[in-house]
Amino acid sequence: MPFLAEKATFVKQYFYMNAVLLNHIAKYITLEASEIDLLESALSTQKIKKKEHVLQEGQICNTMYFVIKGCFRQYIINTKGNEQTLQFAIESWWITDYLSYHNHVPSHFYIQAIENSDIIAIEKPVLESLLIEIPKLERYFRIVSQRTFGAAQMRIKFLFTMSAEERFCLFNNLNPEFVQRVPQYMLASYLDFSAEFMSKIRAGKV
Amino acid sequence: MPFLAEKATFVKQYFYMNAVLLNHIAKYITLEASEIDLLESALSTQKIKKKEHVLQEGQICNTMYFVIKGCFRQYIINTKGNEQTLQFAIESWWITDYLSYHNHVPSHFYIQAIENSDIIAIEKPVLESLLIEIPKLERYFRIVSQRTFGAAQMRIKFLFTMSAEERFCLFNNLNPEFVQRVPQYMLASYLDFSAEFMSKIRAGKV
DNA sequence: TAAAAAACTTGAACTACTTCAAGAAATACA
DNA sequence: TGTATTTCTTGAAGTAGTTCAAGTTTTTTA
Repeated sequence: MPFLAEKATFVKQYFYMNAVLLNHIAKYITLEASEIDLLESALSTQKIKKKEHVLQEGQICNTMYFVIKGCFRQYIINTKGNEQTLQFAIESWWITDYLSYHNHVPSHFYIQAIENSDIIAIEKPVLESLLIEIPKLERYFRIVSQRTFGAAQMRIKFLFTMSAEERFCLFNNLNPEFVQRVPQYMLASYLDFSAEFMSKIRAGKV
Repeated sequence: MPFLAEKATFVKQYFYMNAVLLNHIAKYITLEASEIDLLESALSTQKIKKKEHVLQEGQICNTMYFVIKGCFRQYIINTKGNEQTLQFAIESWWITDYLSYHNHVPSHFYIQAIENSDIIAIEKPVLESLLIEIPKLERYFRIVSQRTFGAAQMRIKFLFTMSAEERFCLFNNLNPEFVQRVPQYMLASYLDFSAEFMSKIRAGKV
């Protein structure tokens, strides 16, 4: 009885988890049932605990991560020894170091869970096989990556043209729930100002 | 005789131009002869004069541009009325506003030739047909776009962690010939500091 | 539920850059 | 080749942010 209950939970969760990715893929391409089977057989989910790293500076990044539940960040440690967050990834986002991934060079970045999270981690050889067996997936990753790059272009525009306070207000308007979800100091560094200044902005002391 | 000479030049140049793109594609995928024919029949090159725009703020960007010869920049006009360059594109680079392209929304950017240039401009419907007829091209654009995004991640790292002078020195070491090629004030804004400060850095007056 | 750890706040002193204004040099064009 | 335009330079004054250090609050963990 406990065993059966556990098994039922496991099966249900297994389908639920992959469904997040399958739904995301379905926004861009249509897969055959056989292709879905193939994909599911290659996917496995992992639980990553808060503060655990999936990539550290100096490692070669050989994996793409898809967030099913939770939140990750990509960050660096600057010359003064402070962490600076360059990117967040929440549910249905991919995160990796594309430069390290494609060029087999050591990464400049850390990728860390900032909540207890569920991810699908796809190793490069597995993904390459999948892309050969299901060529349509090339299209999915092409579109996702072009959109992500488009978002990065806008980010650079905001960083270049707005003051610290304006960047915070814009971000807060666009993602009010997310602002509650991550520590202020991580968001401050993502918006490219200090944690102390964030505190002053929020207190209206600027 | 003049006519023949002109025609010969035209034909030679036509092949030369497309060859730049075909060579770039060949770095990532292998096309059949028939696919190359198909591609060539869909491609046309354009000459764009220095200072001419291929995209203006407010327009919906419906085209991807591949630089065969010359140089382009993507820029915005900030609240003070100054131009700020967000991106350059030289030979064998693609440039477009991916967000406007994918979401059919008005662009925030200008894209302008900063030298007399030759480009291949592919309209969205043409590209979509090509991607259906030559699915391998999805892979090409997927890889190019992921690499470009990887480069953008590094750019954000440099912007976040280095001083103005350090950013200039790094850029100058990595791209010495390019620094000669563009006006200093455009490079200054690309590196996120003022034209005046660039002048002081170069004079060693910092 | 207490203790430890993580995250946030505050003000004062500082600094890396910007802005402005005007002139000089280089480049493009007729 | 000379004139107009674009680009670069310089110094002085200003400011949007940082840094530091110490205290407070919140969250986590045992």
